Amino acid sequence: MRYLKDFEFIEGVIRAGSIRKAAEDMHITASALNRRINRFEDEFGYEIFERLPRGMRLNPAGELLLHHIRSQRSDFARLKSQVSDLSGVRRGHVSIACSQALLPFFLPQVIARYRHNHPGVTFTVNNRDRVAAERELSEFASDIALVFEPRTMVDFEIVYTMAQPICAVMLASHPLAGRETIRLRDALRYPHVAPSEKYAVRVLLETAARRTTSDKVNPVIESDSFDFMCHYSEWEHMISFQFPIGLNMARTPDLVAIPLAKQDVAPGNLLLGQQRGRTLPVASARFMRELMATLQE
Amino acid sequence: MRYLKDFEFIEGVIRAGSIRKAAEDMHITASALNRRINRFEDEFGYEIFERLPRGMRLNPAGELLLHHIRSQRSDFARLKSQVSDLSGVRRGHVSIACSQALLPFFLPQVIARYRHNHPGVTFTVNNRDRVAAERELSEFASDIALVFEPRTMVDFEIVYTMAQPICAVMLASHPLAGRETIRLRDALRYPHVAPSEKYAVRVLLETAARRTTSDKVNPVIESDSFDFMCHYSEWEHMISFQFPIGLNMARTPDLVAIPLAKQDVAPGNLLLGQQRGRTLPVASARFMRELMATLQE
DNA sequence: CCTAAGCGGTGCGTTTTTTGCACCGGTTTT
DNA sequence: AAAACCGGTGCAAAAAACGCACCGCTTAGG
Repeated sequence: MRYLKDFEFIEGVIRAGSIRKAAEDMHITASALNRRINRFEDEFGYEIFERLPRGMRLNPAGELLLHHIRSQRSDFARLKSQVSDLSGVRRGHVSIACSQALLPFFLPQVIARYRHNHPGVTFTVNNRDRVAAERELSEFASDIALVFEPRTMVDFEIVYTMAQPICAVMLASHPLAGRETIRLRDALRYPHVAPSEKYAVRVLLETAARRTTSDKVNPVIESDSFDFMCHYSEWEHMISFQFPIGLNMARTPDLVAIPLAKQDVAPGNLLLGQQRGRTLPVASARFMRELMATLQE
Repeated sequence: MRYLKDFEFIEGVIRAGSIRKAAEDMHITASALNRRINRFEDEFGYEIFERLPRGMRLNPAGELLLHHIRSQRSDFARLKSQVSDLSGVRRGHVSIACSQALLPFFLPQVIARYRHNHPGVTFTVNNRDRVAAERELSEFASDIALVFEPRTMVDFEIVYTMAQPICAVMLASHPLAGRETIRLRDALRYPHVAPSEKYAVRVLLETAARRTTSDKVNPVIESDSFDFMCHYSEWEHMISFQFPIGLNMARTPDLVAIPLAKQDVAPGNLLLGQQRGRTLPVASARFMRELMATLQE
């Protein structure tokens, strides 16, 4: 698209940090690129770059422009997908940023079912923590976010929300394994593994521990992989914690998952969201509806 | 803006209906314009015009593109206003499509107060019926609509709504002038004026008349100007109908406005709205908040 | 029936715009 | 003090856009 060239060059300069580097990246002369940037600023009416001795950096006006560029580009992609949709192609691409818990069982199942009905649709699924997911939405790098307890930001539009109680996962031979629910103080007195403070599970546990018991969350092993932690419970008597949606007990017959007592630990909120005010591409919008339906049952 | 040239040419062709006419309008040769259009379609990947023997018309893909062009243009205007805002200029433009009733008193007062605090902001105020107002929003020709009982369309996002009872307006010496409220059947037995079916007042009156009385709305004078109708009531004993927000009884001391009985006539809904999913320019967004606040009191 | 008018599209020479090259003045690094 | 980058500029070459004349086609109107 010829008319988006200026935007591409601007983004190139942003990425490279200087005109000369960007020019090299994009196989063009520095002088030509320089003139394009200057001409754009001229027509735009405002400077968008600070000229530093070591290169170029966006000024606030440039930040706003960058956001416009990204929004415009994503809108254009949506337009194209709509157009190709009406010529009967039924293609499209969906990009999702999600929490770890969704990766092993939930999303594969939903996506597989969706693709069975819409074989032309492709997917990008990225594991992102709640802060990164929100940033990706606002940069139009992802269409959909499905994360636990994101920091509530203005640009995050919550489409659907669902509470998930934290479960304690352990070997079936563990002393606590027989109970219906487990009190937090009991769980914490046994050796346990936990994720770092970056993850909602840990934050909820810490908050609950401060409120209800004198025990502390004191993990034997700290990891950023829930997959690792749950599987570790298969090898040593060790309690790990995870949301039910991330668990598929049928595949790990030696383990049991028992919810923590409601009065101790608040459930985690799984939030399905998108960039506020954005109109999603057809494929993404349809998949989002599918997601909601699946979550509801 | 150089990079919007293609869009301008495309819109020119849409307006003119043929390349040759558009070329004349835009002071360019038909051949050059033709090549631009063809090149754009080439790069876009889809034809956007039907080639008819008598000229060019948009095909469905073109309709989608046109919507994108308008949205993109309005988004760019918002970007500029944001940028100029952060260089401290506090300028902007607000365009409003509204019902007649808002024109004489309500909007002048609100806009004047707003401009007193924000002298750099300019306004466009257009009188549009409820169908036209919604079309203007979806074409990004207006930022804000303030209309009675618009046909509910998907693209109309209701921001605030307020019920207004229809009032009967008459000379203070009219036989019905003393009452607290007026029954519809009483009003209709006296000579009255009414707007055409295009207007919400008439539709509400007709609906109510069919439901509650055997009398019919049978106006001596039918007009599309509420201003004319109310003022006509000053010269002959004649009942006219209007929403309270369009009335300023202090300026017409000979007239009285008396609400019609609630059990007879449903109140009209005054709706404040914008294009669904659109992020308004700063000035328009602020003015919209101001409007809501004023309506609330 | 034919003609004239209007339509979109195309080949070609000309004009305008963009690019590449060489080079300037400035700041930072070594 | 020299070397390495940086953004910016004058000028000629290359590329893109344009205007003109003309084609084939359909329709409106006598």
